[in-house]
Amino acid sequence: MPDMPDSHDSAVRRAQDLLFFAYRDFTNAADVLLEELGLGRAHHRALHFIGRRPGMTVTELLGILRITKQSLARVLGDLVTLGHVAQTPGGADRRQRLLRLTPQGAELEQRLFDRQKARLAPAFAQAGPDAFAGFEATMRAIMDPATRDMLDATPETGDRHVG
Amino acid sequence: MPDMPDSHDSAVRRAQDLLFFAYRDFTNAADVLLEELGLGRAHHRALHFIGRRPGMTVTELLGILRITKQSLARVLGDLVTLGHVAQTPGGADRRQRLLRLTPQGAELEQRLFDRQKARLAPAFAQAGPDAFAGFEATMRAIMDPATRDMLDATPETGDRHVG
DNA sequence: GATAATAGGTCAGTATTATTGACTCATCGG
DNA sequence: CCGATGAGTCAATAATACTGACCTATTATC
Repeated sequence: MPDMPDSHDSAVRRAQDLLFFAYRDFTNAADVLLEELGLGRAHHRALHFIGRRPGMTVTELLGILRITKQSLARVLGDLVTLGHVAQTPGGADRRQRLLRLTPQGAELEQRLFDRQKARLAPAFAQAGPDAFAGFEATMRAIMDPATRDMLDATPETGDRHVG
Repeated sequence: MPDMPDSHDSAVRRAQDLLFFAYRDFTNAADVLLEELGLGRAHHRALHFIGRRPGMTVTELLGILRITKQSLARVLGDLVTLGHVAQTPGGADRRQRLLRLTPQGAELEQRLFDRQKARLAPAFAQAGPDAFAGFEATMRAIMDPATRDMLDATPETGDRHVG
């Protein structure tokens, strides 16, 4: 009886609300700073993932953001023009343009990160480590298996790209 | 030393990833159906919250979605024209247009809900009840306090708006 | 009862983020 | 050599959002 509400429906509906509001308020945390700089959330997402996986290719970034080449072109062009992102030819495959943050881009990303950290860190401290573990397990279970695999295959260098 | 990376930074960065990917794949679940119907995610969000809080006012919906009147006008106009949403004058305040789903709108919302349920319910079952509790506690802690209060003040009638 | 404030709607113009489709160029791999 | 891939680009369009101004109906206040 797939169309009949069962005892799990209310948990799923509650989760829909949680996902919407937490994501809304989370993304909002960096908006003020972005607006001051004349950048949008798309720029922030690109900065975040390039900082998280320095040396990634354009194709990888397209796959993460799930947008088209044309959409990324504008955002990436802005960031390169502003001196936040540098592109270097790939060593093994010289067609590739490996993406990384410039020192200036890393500093900007850090400032944006601090805004979201100011929201997330107290939340995790308040909820406690067990809650965070449950949060992580649940969020991972929500993802596509392919997304999960990609995350697991990613080395965690993002918190050291400044040094 | 607010600009110095500490031991919590990696957890915050991991959480940024979790929020982005889980939200991306979660919202994606309903996209195929929405495209068939010629509707967008904005329409889905409106349907969801109207179904969740039948009788809500336009101002309340604007506050939840955090968009402007003009942005909502298009979406709400579409839904009313298509017969998915009905507006009735408020009893106490006749300036208000109380929003509710028509039977047809409830049926559409249910179909969209089923897509997301197909993704969320197995995820919660796999993660387990303790993980879900941690997920809920953490997501609530991420929100603005005002958002949390609003959620707590909302009667949970959304899973019964069909009957 | 006049008046201010609110709920909602609407018009005109613009910005951001995204799309599709076609095309070029350089490079890689068999 | 030649097909496939990585990346960039041009042109046109769509979805979602914005600002600012203005209007009506109704409620609340002085």
